[in-house]
This record gives sequence, C-alpha cells and structure tokens, in this order.
Amino acid sequence: MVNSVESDKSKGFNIGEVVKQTGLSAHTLRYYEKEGLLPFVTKNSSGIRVYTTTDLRWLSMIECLKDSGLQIKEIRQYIEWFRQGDSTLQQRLDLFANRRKVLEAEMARMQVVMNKITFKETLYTTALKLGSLAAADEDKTIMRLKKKLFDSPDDFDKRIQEAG
Amino acid sequence: MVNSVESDKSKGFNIGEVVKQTGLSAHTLRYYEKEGLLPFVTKNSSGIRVYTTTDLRWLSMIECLKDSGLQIKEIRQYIEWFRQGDSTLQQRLDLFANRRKVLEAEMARMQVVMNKITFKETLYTTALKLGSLAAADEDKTIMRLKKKLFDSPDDFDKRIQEAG
DNA sequence: TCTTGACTTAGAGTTAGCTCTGGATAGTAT
DNA sequence: ATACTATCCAGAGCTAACTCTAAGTCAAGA
Repeated sequence: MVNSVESDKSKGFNIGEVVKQTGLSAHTLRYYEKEGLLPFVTKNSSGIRVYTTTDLRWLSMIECLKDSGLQIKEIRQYIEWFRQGDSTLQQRLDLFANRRKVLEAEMARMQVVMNKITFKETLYTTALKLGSLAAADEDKTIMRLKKKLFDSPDDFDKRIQEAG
Repeated sequence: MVNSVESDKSKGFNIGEVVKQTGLSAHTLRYYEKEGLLPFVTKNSSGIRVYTTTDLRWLSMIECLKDSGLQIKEIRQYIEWFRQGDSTLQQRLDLFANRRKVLEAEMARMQVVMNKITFKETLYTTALKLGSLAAADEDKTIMRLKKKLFDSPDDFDKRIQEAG
C-alpha cells in the first residue's frame, strides 16, 4: 500500500484521497488551507496533511458558499465567525439572508437570459428550415413569439430584438 | 453643448453617451472593440467613435451572451459567424442550443444551492431565537426541515449537513 | 539499495476581463 | 485666446482563483 493513511480510515484521509472524493486538485486544497478556509486540517508526525470527515463537510460547505457567489475571503470571514461561536450568530444570519436575496435576483436574471436564448434557438431552427435568417425573421410564428416575449414595457428587451 | 454628436441623434452617439446608456465604461467599450465584439463601430473624420443604434443592440446581445456564460472570444466567434451570413446558421443554432442546456444545468445547480442557503437562514434564525447554534440543531422543527431537505439518496447533500 | 510516486514548501506564472496611466489631440464655452 | 472637457492610443497594472515549478523529503515495493 502506498497510502497507509488512506487504508486506515479512523486516522482520516490524505490529500490524494480528498482529491478523489472532492474533485479538487491538491494544489487547490493547499491553496484553500493557506487562505484560511480549512483551519481544522492537522498534520501527522511526517508533516503530511490528515483530513477528517469534518474537513470534508467543510469542503462541501465551502463549495456551496462559493456557488452562492461568495469570494474566498468572504468564506474565510464566515469560518472565522463560526469559530468565534454564538456571539456571531447575527453576522452569519445576515450573510445567509443576503446570499438568498442575491441568489434570487441572479436566478431571475438567468430566467430572462434563458428566454432570450430560447427565442434565438427557435429563430435559428426556423432559419435553418427556411434557408435564411431574413426569411425566419419574416416568419409569422417567429414574429408572434417575438412579440409575446419582448414587446413588454422593458426597454432593454425591446433593444435586443434585432441584433444577431 | 459639449457633445454635438449627442445632440444630433441621426449621426449616432459618442462614447460618453453609450457609457450613460449601457453602464459600461469607455475603457470597456474600447476593450470590446479591440476584442472584435463591435466590428460595426465607425469613426468620424477626427477619429472619434460614432455608435449607431445597431451598435447599441449588439451591446445588448453581447450582455445577454455574457450572462449566458460565454467568454469574450466565444462571443467574437458568434459575431464572426453572423457576419459570414446564412452559411453559419447551423453553428449559431448549435451555440444557442448548447447555451440553453448549460443554463438549464446552471439553474438547477443554483436551486440546490438556494435550498441549502435557505436552510441555513432558517437554522440561524432559530439559533438567534434560542441563543445558540447547538440549541437550534436540537430543535424539532429544524431537525424535521433538515431531514426533509437533505435526507435524500444524494451523498453530497448528506455530507453538508453538519458543517457550519 | 534503488526507484517510484506522493508529499512538502515558497513563490512565480496564468487567465479572463477589465481598469487605469500618460500624454496627445479635438471640440466647445466664454 | 484660454480654459475645460472629451476623446484618442498604446500599453501597463490589477484582481480572483487558481495552477504550476523547483527543489527537496519520505515511505514502500522489487
């Protein structure tokens, strides 16, 4: 066995194991640690990192916070708050409440983009069928769809109609 | 009047006008042009850029494509296809179809993140009410919510439960 | 013993997308 | 004419989040 740490799960995982489980690179794991994102990781007598299941849970949490749009330094701030205990409950609640608002706005934005992209997909499908983009632009079904999607009081939506 | 170009709309807009209308900086607009994203922008006899309404529509399109996750160079590729005319209809359709798939996946991912963040928000609201995170973790309502949200066959979701 | 391969460190390099600097020129207002 | 603002260009600098390099340590298998 090359990885003795790996074979005895009670002692935790070495970095190679964590790479396999998380999909993150060893470089990235060390980078996260340097940036203060994994303050619980310990090292054995040879100086080798030993990751526990708690560290793996933190990595999942970090992934979630990252996906929510948080930067590394903001995640570090959250972890520092966590380590300070119940005196920082309010700060952490504020952070999650803010994340939820940001995510909601982001998802609404993405829905708008999705509508536009879907319209373009339909437009180009018709263009291929008819042989030209100009013909598709004159197509009754396309014109009706365009009207339905973009003839709203939203100036931005109106501006996008003709390009591309 | 400082901006004579601005006051005569038939001649188009100068860069300052476009900055106001789009929220992009003049630097960014020149950068986009340098990167081949605005091949229709012309210059007057003094070398000053003159933007038309078509250019503004392209900027809206570029914003949409950027929001859909496309990189600058991929947007340039799209614009090159557009300029090549109907011979590239298939490529452009493929691009939009791919964008839709990517966006759908991204939105599904974001919904998962949203569930986790919303759970944390509820958890920390309860923690503040009860005075400690440990107490909130023992709370019946929280435990039921946690079970409902994360006791799925999804290993990832299970792993996240305890951290933070 | 030697090789293999995973690990260690500090620190340099990369990529995308801007963002800014400096110095010159152009156009308008008084 | 003077002052002021907007614009031009080339090119350097910045930030985030990695990503890699170099030089060396360590443990296990043949």
